[in-house]
Parts: sequence; structure tokens; C-alpha cells
Amino acid sequence: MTVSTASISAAPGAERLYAIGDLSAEFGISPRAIRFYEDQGLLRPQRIGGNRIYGAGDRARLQLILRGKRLGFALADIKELLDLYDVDADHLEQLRATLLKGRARIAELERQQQEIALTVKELREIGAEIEDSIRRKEAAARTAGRKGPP
Amino acid sequence: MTVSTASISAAPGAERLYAIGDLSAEFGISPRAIRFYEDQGLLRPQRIGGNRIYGAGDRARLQLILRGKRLGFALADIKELLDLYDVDADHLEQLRATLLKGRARIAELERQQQEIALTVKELREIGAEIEDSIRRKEAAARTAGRKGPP
DNA sequence: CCCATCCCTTACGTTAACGTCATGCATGTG
DNA sequence: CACATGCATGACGTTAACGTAAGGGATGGG
Repeated sequence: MTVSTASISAAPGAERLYAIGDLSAEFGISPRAIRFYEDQGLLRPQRIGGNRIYGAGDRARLQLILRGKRLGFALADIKELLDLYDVDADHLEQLRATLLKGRARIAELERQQQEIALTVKELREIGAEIEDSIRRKEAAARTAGRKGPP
Repeated sequence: MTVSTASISAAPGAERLYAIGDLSAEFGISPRAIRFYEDQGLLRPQRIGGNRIYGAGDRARLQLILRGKRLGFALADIKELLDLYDVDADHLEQLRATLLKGRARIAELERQQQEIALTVKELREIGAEIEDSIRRKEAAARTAGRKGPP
């Protein structure tokens, strides 16, 4: 019979590995999308005879990609964000540049936070008004039910 | 001479009005984009001899559109959101439906909040590590400056 | 009157992010 | 062995959100 849950067998103690189908199923995206992220340089899985093999790190990167997408960032932006994670600690100038990029990204995210907070607040206000309208409507309906017009 | 700041004259006490160029300049977008939003049913300005005339309400809607875009929503989603604002208080069923949509949208935004918070936290951690690396680098450079190799 | 400045519509072009299809290798199963 | 399953690589198709170009009316200044 075939192994159903994991298409890649793992030696005990070794890192858990995934085939492209595993990840696509787990995250509800298509294999095509995952390959596309690789084309764009967001993923670099190992290969075994042509087949892509993803480790825990690749999986984590994929999660970050999807989160970034949900936040409305373009893949190019997400790539920059991912690159912040694996900067080599040898080149001082690159470290400084990375730090600045990270801070800029944080600032941007905090602006988003505020805009979301504002939107939520406004939606809550609209919601309260609508609830009022509903209550008045229902009250009017009850009144009409007792002595209203035909 | 020509009126420079406002291309549409306003009677005292009347609502401030805008031409398409005014709004595009104010928000840093193209007239084409604004017309496109109208094509998609997100805006409904008045017309005066073919020309679009925007009031305060239209301007506010445009602001909401742009905010929604910054939050990563598609125009179709934003349209739904905008429709929440001008639901007529007469049809009870529509009120209830609007209320539900609004709540769903709020839930979605709150998920976004959490994801942003998580991302910011992780970026801060990376930032701290990078700062450490920089400090170590600088310290090593100073030491090397005193007695390091050529 | 001519020109510059807005505005309009129509229509085709472009980019991002995949979807879809064709084709082919490798492996495991009845 | 025939077949299904999973993965691979191309290559073309699609959708959203505009950009861009072409052609034309209205207005105001020099």
C-alpha cells in the first residue's frame, strides 16, 4: 500500500520534509502557485531527481508569503521582506541597509494598523445605526400588527 | 485670470464641489483611475454637461476606496463595503443582511490586525538581532584597528 | 482667432499572479 | 503489463486595475 499522509518518508530524528503536493494541500493553494513563488525567487527548495523537496524552513517561508499576501503586499515586496530573514551577518553595510528596510516596513505596517482600526470603528458605528433601524422597524411592525392599516 | 485653486466656483454656504482634476491632484491618483472606479460602480458623481462633479460625499467615498486599496482589498470588495454606508432603512431583510456583511468584514479586519501584529513582532526580533550583529561587527572592527591583522 | 487647458469617450496595451493545457518521466498497484 | 498517480517543464490564457493613445467638445486668455 501507499503512504497516505506523507509522500516523503522521514528517518527518525531527521527534519520533516514535504513534497509540493503536501504543502499545496496543507495551505489550500495550487502547486502551480508554489512553483510560481519559486520562479519569482521567494522559495528555493532542494531537488531530488528533479522533484522539489521542502524542509521546515521552506514551509515557514511559504507561510510568510501567504500572510504577506493576505496583508495585500505584492510578491516583490514579500520577497524583500523574506530577504530580511536570511541576511548574512558578515557585511556591515548590508546589515545597516536591512535594518533600515525592516524599520520602514514596520512603519508601513503600523500605518496599516491605524487604517484598519479606523475602518473597524466606522463599521461598528454603521452597525450600531443599522441595529437601531432594525429595532425601530420591528417596533413599528408590532404596533402595526395591533392597530395598523390593512 | 483663471481661478487656480478651485476649478468649480461655489456659492457661499453651498457644498464644496470638485472637478475630477481636483480630486486626482489631491489624492495623487490619475483621472483615469477615478473614472474607472465609476465604471465599477464605486462612485456616482453628478454631471454638468458631460463633466463629472463631485461633492463632499463623493470625496469621502473616494477616500474610503483608497484606504481599502491600501489595506489590500479588491475593488469589488470595497464596493460591497461602500454599499454598507448607504443602505436604505426601509427593507428589514436588507438591513439584516447588511449587518451580517459588516460583521464579517469586521472579523476579517481583526484577523488582519493580528497578522500585522505578528509580523511587526517578528520584524522587531529580526531587527534586534541585526542590531546585535552590527554592534559585534563594530566592536570587532575596533579591536582589529588596535592590534588586528593587516 | 488661435492656442492652451480641462474635460469627455472609445479602445487597445500592460502588469501581476496565477490557471489551464499539453506532454512526458517515474513509481507503485491489480 | 496496463493503468493510475504525482511531479516536471513549457507555453498560452485569464483577470484586475489601471496606463496610454487617439480624437473631439467647451472655455478662457493674449
